[in-house]
Amino acid sequence: MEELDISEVARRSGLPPSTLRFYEEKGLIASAGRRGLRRQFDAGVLDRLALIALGRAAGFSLDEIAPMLAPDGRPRIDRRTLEAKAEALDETIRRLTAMRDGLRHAAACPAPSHMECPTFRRILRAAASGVFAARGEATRRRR
Amino acid sequence: MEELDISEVARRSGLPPSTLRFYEEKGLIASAGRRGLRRQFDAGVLDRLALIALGRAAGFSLDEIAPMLAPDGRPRIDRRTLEAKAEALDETIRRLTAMRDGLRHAAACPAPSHMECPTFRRILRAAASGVFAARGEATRRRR
DNA sequence: GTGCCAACTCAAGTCGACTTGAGGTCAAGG
DNA sequence: CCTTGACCTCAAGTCGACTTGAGTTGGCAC
Repeated sequence: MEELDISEVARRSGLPPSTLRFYEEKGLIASAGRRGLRRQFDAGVLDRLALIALGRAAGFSLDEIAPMLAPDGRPRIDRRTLEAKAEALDETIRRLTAMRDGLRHAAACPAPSHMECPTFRRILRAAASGVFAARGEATRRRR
Repeated sequence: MEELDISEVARRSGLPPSTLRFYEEKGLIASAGRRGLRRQFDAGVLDRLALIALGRAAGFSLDEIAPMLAPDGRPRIDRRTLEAKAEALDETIRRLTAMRDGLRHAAACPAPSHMECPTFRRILRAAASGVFAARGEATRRRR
């Protein structure tokens, strides 16, 4: 089977070598051996990396992803886990949607000061009472 | 004007005292003085805290929020900033929605293994090529 | 006046996902 | 043979928003 140098995997996956080493250390991927110092990976690692990216995009942590990627290579993912994550995403989406609408209103609102806008005050109350619940996971951006 | 003990502010806002001290140190709120050791806050601090919670829920960092809460107390928030954040939220919502639909499909998909499901493979490709872009800000949950 | 208890200060720790830096090693090219 | 340069290891640092812990202080009840 085709073997790829770590730099090749980095190039094809778009991930820096440091991340690949980090993933290996975490047991998310495995190198097929070394050529001198250099790690060689077999080509299937690219699928694994795509699965990892997918899991991350869906909101799973690396520690959650690890057990889903069985040692063999084929993903073993419980459908209930997926449904649960979909549910969680749905909840997040609802919150963010409400937030976005609120922001948009505030941006367009004709009231001289935001504090005088009834809609703004309503959102404000919602945010204040939501202190216990979700805290700031909205727009954590790309690095 | 009514003054509140830090413990009272904590109770009414739902935030632990450590957070209130932290916010004060960051300049997000200001105490009105001390009674002995204890910070006293005037009642307006509750509005400020609500504004902070709102900003956080909308995805602003504390450092972004600070300048919006002018020294006086009345929020001075640029409408373009709001619109930009709404835009960013919209983008996030789009991504999460696609993700949720994908998860839901994968959860319901009759293919024996996820890797054999065309939809799953499509999402997988999307995630793989999205490596450069957004990385895992989906479901960072409440503490 | 004395003891308790809650607040205080300040430094350090936490969490997750990586990145960075110092110092070492090895295959290949000249 | 020797340099080059990419890769290596391992420890430590980063980022954001707080929390935790050790040791201190002071108002209030007795």
